Amino acid sequence: MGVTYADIAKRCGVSTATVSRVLAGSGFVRSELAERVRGAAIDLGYRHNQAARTLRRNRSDTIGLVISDVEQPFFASIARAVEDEAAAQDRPVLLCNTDEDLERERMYLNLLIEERVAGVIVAPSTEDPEALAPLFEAGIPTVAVDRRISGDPVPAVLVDNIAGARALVGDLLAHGHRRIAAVTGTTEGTPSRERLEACRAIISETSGARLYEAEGKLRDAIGVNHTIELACRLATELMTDRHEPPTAFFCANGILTQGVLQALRRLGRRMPSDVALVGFDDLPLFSILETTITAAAQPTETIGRRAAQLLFRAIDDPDAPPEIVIVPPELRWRDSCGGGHPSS
Amino acid sequence: MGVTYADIAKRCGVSTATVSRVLAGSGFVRSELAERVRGAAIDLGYRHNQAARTLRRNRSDTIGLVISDVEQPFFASIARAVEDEAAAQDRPVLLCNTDEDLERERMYLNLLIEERVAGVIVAPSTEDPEALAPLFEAGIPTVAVDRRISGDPVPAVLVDNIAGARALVGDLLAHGHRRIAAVTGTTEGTPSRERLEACRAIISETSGARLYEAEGKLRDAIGVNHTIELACRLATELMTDRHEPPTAFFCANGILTQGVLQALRRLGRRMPSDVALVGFDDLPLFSILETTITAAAQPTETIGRRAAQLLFRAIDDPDAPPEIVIVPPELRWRDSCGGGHPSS
DNA sequence: CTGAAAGCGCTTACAG
DNA sequence: CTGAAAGCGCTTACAG
Repeated sequence: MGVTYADIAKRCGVSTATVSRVLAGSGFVRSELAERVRGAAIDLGYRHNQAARTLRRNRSDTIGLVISDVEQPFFASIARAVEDEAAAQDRPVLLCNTDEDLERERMYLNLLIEERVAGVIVAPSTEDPEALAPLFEAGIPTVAVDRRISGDPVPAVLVDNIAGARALVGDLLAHGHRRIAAVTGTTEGTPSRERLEACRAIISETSGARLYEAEGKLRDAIGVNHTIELACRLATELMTDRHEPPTAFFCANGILTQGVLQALRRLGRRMPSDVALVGFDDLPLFSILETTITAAAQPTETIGRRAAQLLFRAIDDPDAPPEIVIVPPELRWRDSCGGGHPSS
Repeated sequence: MGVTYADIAKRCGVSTATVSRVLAGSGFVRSELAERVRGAAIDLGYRHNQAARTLRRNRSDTIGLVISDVEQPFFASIARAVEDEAAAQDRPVLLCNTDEDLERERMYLNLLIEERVAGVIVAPSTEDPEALAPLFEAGIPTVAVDRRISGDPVPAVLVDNIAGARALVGDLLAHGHRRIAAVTGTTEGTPSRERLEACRAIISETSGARLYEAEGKLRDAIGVNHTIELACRLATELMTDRHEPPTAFFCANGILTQGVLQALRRLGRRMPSDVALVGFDDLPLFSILETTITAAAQPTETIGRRAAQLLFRAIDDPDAPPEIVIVPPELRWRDSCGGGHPSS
């Protein structure tokens, strides 16, 4: 406690510069001397003072992770993967939940700048690059996950929303469904927007097919449980308010899927005979339900790891052109879409 | 970018000491002067340099959150609650996943000490206080969550494991079950240990009742998916290897419950007619399954918030005696235990 | 209430 | 390869 480079330097009869070169690994030191310094550091129980280092270098080793809500399994899994990659480099991770609230996001970006973080991985609340301007101005390397930013000013890692939605909804159409309901989150963010647009596209290509859209707005639900309730309400309205209710649901993410399942259960509708259902994200219980759920699973571990790797690269080489990584979703054909699928 | 107290001081014709007193809020400054300083800080776009502050104070505002795995919904929810409380105090949160690996925990504790964190919330991998010794030696206020530490040297927040297990297993016994299987995680940690002990106790009080124990050891499963698989395997063995298989399952946590459900589904056993099931933790889908799951839900938001509050108190008053908070689980009686419950 | 000044523990040009 | 020394941007006794 309280051991500094000065103590080690004195003990070894060298300068603090030499101690720094050995312990911070920057410069060339005679290996015999280096060994002596390392030994003294251990003997004295030396611990780095990251604050001193950060002050001096004007940059810390820490990275910031800015996501909507770690309580969502999708983001929890990404957080885990990011943290694993960071730990391998001895980098601390600051966890920031925004609830997609721009004010809260702004607060956290400011905090991260004040911490002089080495870089930030962010699931931006908006595609407007203006929201991330403070980060850019502070020269902090940034990588987007799950969403992209207009003009692609920074690297991004996200799933192929178009391909996933087309495959899922295409399957519903192939099963003969012509009245399809899309339950999405706010379409201000990339995922729901792209997934919904893909729905519209493929449905407009199919004569006689209609799309019912139900968007869960941000204001209406904060937190996983409230979002489930919201989706349940939306699905109930879709099923009961109309003369010709949808015969199939497309759910833009796993939270929404749970809400729709809740609604179907309460209404006593069976899958796939009464209603078919497909959605983004897979959960362990989806394959344990009586009717298993067809899902486009997102490779969250890959997404998190790749994002971290892209960030570390950007930290090392700030001028590298931003790479946009689109990873394919993994389609898991199960029973809720109607079955009969070859790889079912 | 690059604005310091010196710039503000010059602009206002005061000393940097005064600027610090205004902007860091420590001392008394004439309010007219204070206004001028605050105005200048805004005009110049001043941003704090936390590293400088931490170096000088030898303590940062950051808190460390050390948990097993944020991918587990239980810990994700706690992380969210902790982060909410921390954000309200402008405190950054460092996320550390240990996988209950003592080596990894040690690495993270060292990292947190090097960061001079203001305090740590930890779900300790072992009840042995020795593992947290570095934290104590560094004088870092610590609060335990989900687990307690032998001798209760620090505040702790955890659910009433005994009451929850007794209520759940008591219900199985009341439904006439006499061969009950307990599927637990490693009993080196508090939760599975206490829950299993409670099972043993209540079953030993019941004549003719037998307990089958299946412990999922740490080594055998890292990560949520592997733990589910492990529990599935354990449950399958319990159901198939014995002449007299269990007629009911007690699952020590929600991850294990999913594995057991998986096994029952594959074996074609129905609940509650073939097998009954109860467990700790509740998941949204548990009330959507064909047979809904009776569960002892843990009030994770309360646990996380209380832990943060206890930590902030310990930071303000390091000599306060450690408070142990035991929160009751919320029992949700559903169909998997056999039904017929009044509050079902 | 305010200021002058020391100092927290590192890193890093600059010399040698 | 190694050292002397300045300096990163704050905070905080100490005076006044």
